[in-house]
Amino acid sequence: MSRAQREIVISDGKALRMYCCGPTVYRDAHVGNLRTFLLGDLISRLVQVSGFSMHNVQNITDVGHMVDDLHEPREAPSEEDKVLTQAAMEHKDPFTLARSYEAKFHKDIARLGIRSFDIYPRASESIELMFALIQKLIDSGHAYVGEDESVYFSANSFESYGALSGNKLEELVPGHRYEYVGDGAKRFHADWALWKAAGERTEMVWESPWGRGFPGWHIECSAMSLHYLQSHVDLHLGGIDLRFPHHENERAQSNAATLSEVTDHWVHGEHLLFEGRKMSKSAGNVLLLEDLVQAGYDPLALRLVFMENRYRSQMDLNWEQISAAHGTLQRWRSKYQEWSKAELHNDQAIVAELIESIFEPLRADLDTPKALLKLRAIERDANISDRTKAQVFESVDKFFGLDINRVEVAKELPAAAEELLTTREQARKERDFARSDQLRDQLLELKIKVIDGPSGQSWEVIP
RNA sequence: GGUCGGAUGGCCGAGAGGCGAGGCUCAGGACUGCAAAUCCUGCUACACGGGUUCAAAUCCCGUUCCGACCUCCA
Repeated sequence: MSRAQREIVISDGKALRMYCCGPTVYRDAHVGNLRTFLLGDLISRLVQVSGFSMHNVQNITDVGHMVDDLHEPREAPSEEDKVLTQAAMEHKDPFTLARSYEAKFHKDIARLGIRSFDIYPRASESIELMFALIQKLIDSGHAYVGEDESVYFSANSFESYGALSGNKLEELVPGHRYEYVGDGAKRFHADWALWKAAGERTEMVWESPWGRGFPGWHIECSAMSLHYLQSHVDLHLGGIDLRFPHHENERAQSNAATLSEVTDHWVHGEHLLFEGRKMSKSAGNVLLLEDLVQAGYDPLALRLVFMENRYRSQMDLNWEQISAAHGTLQRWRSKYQEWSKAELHNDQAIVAELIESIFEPLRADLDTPKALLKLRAIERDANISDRTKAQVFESVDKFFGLDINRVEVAKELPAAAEELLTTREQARKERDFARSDQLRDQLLELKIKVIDGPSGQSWEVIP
């Protein structure tokens, strides 16, 4: 364990094993969640473009994740399950609700150009795996059954607890942010539940060797990652907020069960702010990918904005950046089409060199801003032939995933606009420029931008 | 209170002892009937106070301010 940047190694020499903490499917994933999910895609693409195999897993948390910000003002941690709470609010069966948000999650990541992982195991379908893991931890003395029939992990039993997050057990006592409500069945304040007794709860509960109940959040990821990645994780990904307690606890569980350091690398994506503030329901600034699409932007513009910022820096998103990225994307696609028509030069060595100059900062530290900077420099460089530019852009897009070779298809034109365009074309022929300018303004109100070129007018729908 | 990050031009943001990142906005120019797009040019900054050095945005000491995490979260 160290906090330094280290070279990533494929431990079995075959495929890089990566585990990403996935969504809790009780609501739509906002763009901040998506930024972290994108990080998994960028790593996967980089590994694959570099010629290595990838084995990646992302879990779906559909049970056991406790409520956080559904209540205002913030109170002590609630003993309610996020999925159950939301299901009650929407008057739906919890599993139906979870599956519908899971489907939305898949739709969103697809629109962001995130390629599917190998497997998306669901927590609710991994209960047996958790039983086995919990039993193992009880047998080895790392976990105990409390008086309330819940099973707890004993934080003190794991020697290096805190190594990941930098927390020390004795300093965790204060619970500075809220009055810690003592949980009678725990033997130590920092212990956490692996299995929770059902109590009054009737939905999403399972019969276990310790009684009826449901799994704790942290054990889910340990169970699924150990099972699907054969007890070793080369790279474990998640949002920075998961570093503690989620990943700290996960590490303790997994390591204690396997007597090994299960995860080689922990990579944490930094948080995204929107218009200067953390996205939250109470602040009313939660941005969904759907909002962006509704506003007329290409979802891949968001992908570009994210890549223009470092994954481990906090970033502040705003509409201006989205709009700028949307414009850049359009320009690149249009230039790519032009460049592709240019004469072919035999300069494969230059192409390879330019491509390498882009991948170099990516391999060093997934430095997407620097890589994009080089790409922009190539775009502008008059000494590089157009066809070479096309080849470079096409090649590096396997990593960037911006659909550079997409031919923009004209959007549906409102009927009213069609007529205005015809009239305007006529007015221009007659050199009635006052009339044509007036029509251009009218079209702009309909979100149609008219462009006059050497071969006549053309138009596009603007966001 | 503990731990960890920051502070750079109108705005966003890299960089990490000498060689002016880049983007956005804005202004000027080319092109255009005019716009738009595109291209060219311009705006030249490193929180504050000390210190080290031939040379500091960068290193050291101190100060101020901001943010994150501290058993909710991507």
